Amino acid sequence: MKPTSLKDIAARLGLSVATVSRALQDNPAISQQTRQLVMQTAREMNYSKNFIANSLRSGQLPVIGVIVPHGVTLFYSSVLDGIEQEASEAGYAVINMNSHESFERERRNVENLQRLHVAGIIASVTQETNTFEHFAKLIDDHIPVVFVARDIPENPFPSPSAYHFSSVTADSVEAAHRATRHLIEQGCRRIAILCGPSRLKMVQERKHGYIEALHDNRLLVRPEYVAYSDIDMASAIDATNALLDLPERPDAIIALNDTLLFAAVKAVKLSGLRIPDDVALIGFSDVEYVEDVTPTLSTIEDQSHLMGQTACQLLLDHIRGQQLPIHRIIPTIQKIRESSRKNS
Amino acid sequence: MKPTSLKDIAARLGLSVATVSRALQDNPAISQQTRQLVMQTAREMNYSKNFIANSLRSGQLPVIGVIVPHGVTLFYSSVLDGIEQEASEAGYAVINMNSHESFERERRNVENLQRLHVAGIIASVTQETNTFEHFAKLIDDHIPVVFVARDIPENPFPSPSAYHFSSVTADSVEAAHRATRHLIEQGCRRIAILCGPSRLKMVQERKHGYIEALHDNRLLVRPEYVAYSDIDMASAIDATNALLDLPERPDAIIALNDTLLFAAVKAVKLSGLRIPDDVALIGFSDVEYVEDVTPTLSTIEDQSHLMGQTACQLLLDHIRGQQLPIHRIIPTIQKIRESSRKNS
DNA sequence: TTGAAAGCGCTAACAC
DNA sequence: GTGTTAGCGCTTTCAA
Repeated sequence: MKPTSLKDIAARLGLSVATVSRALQDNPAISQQTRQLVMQTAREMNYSKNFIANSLRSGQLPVIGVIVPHGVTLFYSSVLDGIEQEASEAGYAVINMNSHESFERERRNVENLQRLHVAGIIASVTQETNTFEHFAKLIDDHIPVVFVARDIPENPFPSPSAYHFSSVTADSVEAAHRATRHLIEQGCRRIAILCGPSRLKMVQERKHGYIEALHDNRLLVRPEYVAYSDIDMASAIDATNALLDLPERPDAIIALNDTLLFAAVKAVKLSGLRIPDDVALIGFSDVEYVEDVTPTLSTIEDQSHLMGQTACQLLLDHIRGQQLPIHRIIPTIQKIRESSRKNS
Repeated sequence: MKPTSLKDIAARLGLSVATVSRALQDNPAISQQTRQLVMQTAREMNYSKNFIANSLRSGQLPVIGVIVPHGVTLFYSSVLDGIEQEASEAGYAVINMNSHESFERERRNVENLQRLHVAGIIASVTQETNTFEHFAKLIDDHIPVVFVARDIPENPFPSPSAYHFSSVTADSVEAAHRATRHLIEQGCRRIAILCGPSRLKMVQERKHGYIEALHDNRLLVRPEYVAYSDIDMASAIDATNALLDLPERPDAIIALNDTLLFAAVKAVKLSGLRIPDDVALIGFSDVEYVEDVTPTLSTIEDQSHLMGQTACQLLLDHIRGQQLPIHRIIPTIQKIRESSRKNS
C-alpha cells in the first residue's frame, strides 16, 4: 500500500491538491475551516510529506553529508555527535560516510553526496589527500563545504579560480607549545617528540609548536629527538626503544596520538625505566581510559564535540547564504596527570 | 549554475531526453554510435545522475537509515563501520541518527527516515522503548527494519497484526554463562553480578546466563549478590562498595558494561583488596584499553563490526524481497586476562 | 532505433 | 479563498 499523498487527501475532500498543500503549510490565504478540515483528514489518513518530491523542486535534500577518514574512534564519534546535535535542531538529517584514509574512497564519497544533492558537506580529509578538485566541483552545485579537524592547505586553487572553504581546527601549534613548556617547567631538558608518518597540516603544526617552545626556552632542537613511527603498537614501541637507546636518553616524550602514547608507556615500562622520574610522558589523546593506566597519563585533548557543533553551525550559515569562508580555531585542553608531573 | 541534466545533453545533441536516458542505461535498443556519443558528451558536460528525481519515481532513496541509542562509544562506531562497509558495496549510502536513549527522539528519527523514503532501517532501540508502533508504521511503506544489538521483545504486535522484524544480537545468555563458569573454574564461589538499571532484553539474558551457570554448578543464587547501579562512575563505585561490605564478601564480580567494570576496578583497589586474589573481575566491554589497566582486565567482547555487517546484509536481503524475519545470534569473545586469572 | 508524452508528489505563479 | 497549470529530472510505456 502506497503512502497517502496530497492527491489522496484532495480527492477525499473534494478539494484541489493546491489547496491541501497550502492548508498544510499554514498559508494565510486558506480559510480556518478548510485548514482545520485538511489538517484533521491528513492526520486521519496518516499523511506524511514526501521529502523527495519536495527536494526535486528545491534541488536539495534536508541532509548534511559528513565524511570522516575513519570510523571507530572516540574522537570522530564525538565530532559526529556534535554535528548531529546541531543539524537535527535545524531540521537536517546527517548522512555519514567513511573514507578509510583512502583518497579514492573520499572522492567517491564526495560524488555520492553530490548526487544526493545534500545541502552541505563537512569533511575531514584523508592523509593521502593532496588534490582537491573533488571538493572544488561542489562549488558549481552550490554545496558548501566545511573542513573539520584536518584542514586543507591554504588556497589550494591557483588563480584565477582561487577560493577556499571554511574550517574548524584545533589549536595545534599552541597545544604542542604548551605541552613542551609544561615539560620544561617540570625540569625536563631532553624532550623528544614521537610522530606518525603523516603529512597532515595538523602534524606539521604540532611539530612547529614543539620547536618554538624549545627555542623560546633556549633549548637545542636535536634532530635525533624527533622520531617517526607507523601508527601501530609494534612500530611505535620500536621507535620509542630507539629513543631510549640514544646516548643522551630523552627525559620526556610527547606522543602525537593515543596509539603512540600507549606504545610509549609500554616501551618505557618494559625497559625498566620509571614514569615520570626517568622519562616523563604526555600525549595527544581523546581516550578516556588514560585515567586508568598506571601511572595516569597526561594528555592534550581536543574539544571534539565542540568542533563538530561549530563545524555544523558554520555549514548552516553557508547553507543560509554566508559566502565568505570562516576559520575557527578551537582551543585544546591540557590535562596534567601523573605521567608528566615531577614531584618536587 | 545548475548541474547538467538529461535535457541539456539532449538539447546539445539534438536528441530526445528519452534517448539520452536509454543510452546512459546501456539500453540495447540504442545504437552503438548514439550510445558512444551520449556517453562522451555526458562526460564532457560533467553530467551526474540526479538520484532524487530517480527516487521520486521509484519511491525510495538508495540510502539505509541507522538509529543508534548513543553515539560516542567504540561499540556503536564499530557497528556503524560494519554497516557502512556492506552498504557502500551494495551502492547504498548510510544515514545515521541518534536517539540519545530517548524514546521521543527515536520516534522522531523513525518518522524522518520514513519521510526521506530510505530503503531500509537498522535500529538499536533505547532503554525506554517499550512500544513499537513507530516501527510498525514502516511496514505499510515497505521499509524493512533490522534490529541490531538490542532486540525488541518477541512478537510485540498481538494478532491479527502479528508480525516481527529481523534481528542481530549477541549471544548474551551463553556469554554470561561462560564468564560465570570461568570464575567458578578459577575457584570462585561467591560470584556477584553488577548490573545497570536497564530493562533491556539483553540484560535479562545476561542475568539468566549467570543464574543458569550457578545452578549448573550447584551454587546458591544469592539475591544480595545481584547489585544494581546507575551507569556512572560514582554510583557504580558505591554499588561495588556495598558488595564489598557484605558479611560474606564476594570473591568475584561480573560487570555488565565498561563503566561498571572500570568503576569496580577503582572501588576494589581503593578498598585495599587485591585483584584477582581477593576479588576476581570480568566485564562486558568493547574498550581496547582494558589491556592497559593494571591488572589487565578480563572481558567479554561483542563482535560489533560483524554485527553491523550482518545486520546490513539481512536488511539488503529484505530490500531485495526477503519477507520472513531472520534472527542471527553472534557469538561473543571471552578474553581472559589478569583480573580473573588465579595463579594456581 | 528513436521520439512524444505521461507521471512520480509537490509548490507556486497565475487565474478567477 | 480556491482552482488550474506548469514544472522540478527522470524513466517508461506507446507510437512511429
